[in-house]
Amino acid sequence: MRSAPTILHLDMDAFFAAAEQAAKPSLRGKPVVVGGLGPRGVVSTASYEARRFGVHSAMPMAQARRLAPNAAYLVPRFALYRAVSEQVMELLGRLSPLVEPLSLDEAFVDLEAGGSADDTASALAAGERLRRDIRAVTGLSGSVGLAGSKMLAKIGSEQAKPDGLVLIEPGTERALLGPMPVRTLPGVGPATGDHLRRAGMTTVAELAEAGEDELVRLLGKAHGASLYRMALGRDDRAVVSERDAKSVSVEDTFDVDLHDRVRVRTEVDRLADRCVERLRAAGRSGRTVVLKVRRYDFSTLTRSETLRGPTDDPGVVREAAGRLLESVDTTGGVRLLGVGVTGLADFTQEDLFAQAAAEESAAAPHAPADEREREPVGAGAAGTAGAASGGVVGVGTAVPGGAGSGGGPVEVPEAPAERRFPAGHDVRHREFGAGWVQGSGVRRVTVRFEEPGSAPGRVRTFWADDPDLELSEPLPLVPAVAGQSSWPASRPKSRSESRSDSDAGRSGDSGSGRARP
DNA sequence: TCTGGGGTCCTAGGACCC
DNA sequence: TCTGGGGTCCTAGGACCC
Repeated sequence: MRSAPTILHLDMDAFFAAAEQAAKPSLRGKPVVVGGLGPRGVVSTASYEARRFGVHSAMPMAQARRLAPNAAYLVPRFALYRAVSEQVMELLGRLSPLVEPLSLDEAFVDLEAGGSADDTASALAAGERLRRDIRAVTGLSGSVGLAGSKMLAKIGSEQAKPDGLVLIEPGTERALLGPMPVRTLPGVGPATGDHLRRAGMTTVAELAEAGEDELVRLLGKAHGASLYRMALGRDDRAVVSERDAKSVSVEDTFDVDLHDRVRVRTEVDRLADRCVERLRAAGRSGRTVVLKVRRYDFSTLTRSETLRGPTDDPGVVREAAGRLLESVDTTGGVRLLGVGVTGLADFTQEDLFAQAAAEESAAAPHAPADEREREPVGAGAAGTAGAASGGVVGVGTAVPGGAGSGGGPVEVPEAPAERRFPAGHDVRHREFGAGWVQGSGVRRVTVRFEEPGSAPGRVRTFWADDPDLELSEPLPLVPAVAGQSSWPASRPKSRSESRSDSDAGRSGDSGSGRARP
C-alpha cells in the first residue's frame, strides 16, 4: 500500500474484437466474436455489441451463435494482437521501467518508480495522457485504474470499462470494497465463491468481519490469509517487470474424440515436438515432462516424469511422453492431449554430454520429422533465435495433417480453401488490393476489399487457387506517423512456410479423402 | 451443437534423508 | 526396534486468471 495512487493498471477494451473492428471497417459498430470456429470452439473475446446479446468470453461458440446469429465470427490473429500489444507496451515503458505485463492486453505500471507521478494529480494526468496516446498510436481504447496497490488498480480499471479511467484515493479502499461481491477480489472464482456463499458470506465486508482464522479454516492457509488481507484492502505486492516462465506446454482438443491408440500415440509425438520447438525458441530446457489427457467425459488427468537432468531433445521428450501415455486408460475416447515441460533450466543440449550419452541407446532409430538443420548447433543459434522466433503465427486449432515429412500412413488431405485462407485473415489481390477473407469453402474464397483506414468495402469471390490472390501480413491499424512506435508486424519475418505446405497438399488434388464442406 | 489454450500457485501424501 | 520430527523432492489434482 502506498499513500499516493501511483500504481496503474491498463486493460484494453474487448481487445481481440476491437482490433478486428479497427482492421475491418465494415465491422465497426457490429457484433464481433473472436474464438475457435471448430465444433468445440469457445469465445475468446466478444465486442461490446455482441455482449448485448449475452455473448461473453469462455462461452461455447455454438451457444454464442444461437444468441447472436448475425454477428461476425472470426478466428484469433495473434500476429496482429501481438503487434498492437508491443505498441501499447512501448507506451507503458515510457512511463516507467517497472512494467508488468499480465497478458497481451493488460499490464501494471509503477508510476512512482518511473518518476512519472507522485501524487493524485500527476497520476491522473499520466493516466489520461496514456489513454490518449494509446488511441493515437493504435486506434483502440484502453481503460485505466489508478490506486495505491495492484489489487485496487485492477478493480479500478474494471470499473472504468469501457474506455474510462477510475482513480481510487488511498484511504477509501475499505469503504469502497465493503459492499462489493466476494467475486470482485482476485483469486475468488466459482468454487471459492460458492464455498463462501455456503458459509454465509457474499460481500467483502463479511469476509473482513469473519476474521483471518475463519477464512483460513475454510479455504486453507495461503488462500485464507491472502483473502483476509485483500478484504481489508491490504496488498503490498510489488510491480515486477521480468518473470521467467516456469513451464512450457502445448495442447490440442480434437474435433472428434480419438479412439485409435496408434493415432493417440502419433498425436502425442507431434505435441512433444511442438513443445520442444517452443522450449528451444525460448532458449530453455526442462527436467519434468507432463502428459495431459482429457477423456470423452471431460475427466482430465496428468502424468509426469522427472528426468535425471534437463533436456531440450525432442526424442527424449517424445519417449517420456510415450511412457506416460502407457499408464493411461484411453478406452472410451480422448478429447484432448497435451505435452508440457516444467523444471526449466537455462542451458541447452550442449551442456548435456552425460545426458546425451545415457540417452543415446534409448534414442529412436529414425530422426524426428522436424529436424532443425537450419540452425547450426554453435553459439550463434541462441543469439539469433529471438529475432526469428517472433514470427510464429497461431492460427486457431489446426487439427490433422502430417507433420510435413509425408511419411507414415496418416492421410494428408489437400489444404482446403478454409485452411489456406482462414476466415478473417488479410489477403492481397494483384488487381483489387488489400482485403480480408470473409468466408471460404468449396474451393472458393470470398474477400472484402477494405483496410484499416478505408471506407467499408465491397465483396468479391475467387477460386481458392487464384494466383492473383495471396495471404498477407496484418496492416497497422493506424498509419505510421514519424516518431511514433513502429509496426512490429512489418518487421522482416521468416519466409512464409504456408507455401511449402500448400504445395505438398495441392499435388495430391485427386487423391485420397478431400474434406467435404 | 456444452465446456480452448496457455499459464500460475497451492495442497497433500509418500519417499527418502538426517 | 515400537517409534519422533523436520526438510525436500516427486507426483497428482484443483482453483484461478486472461
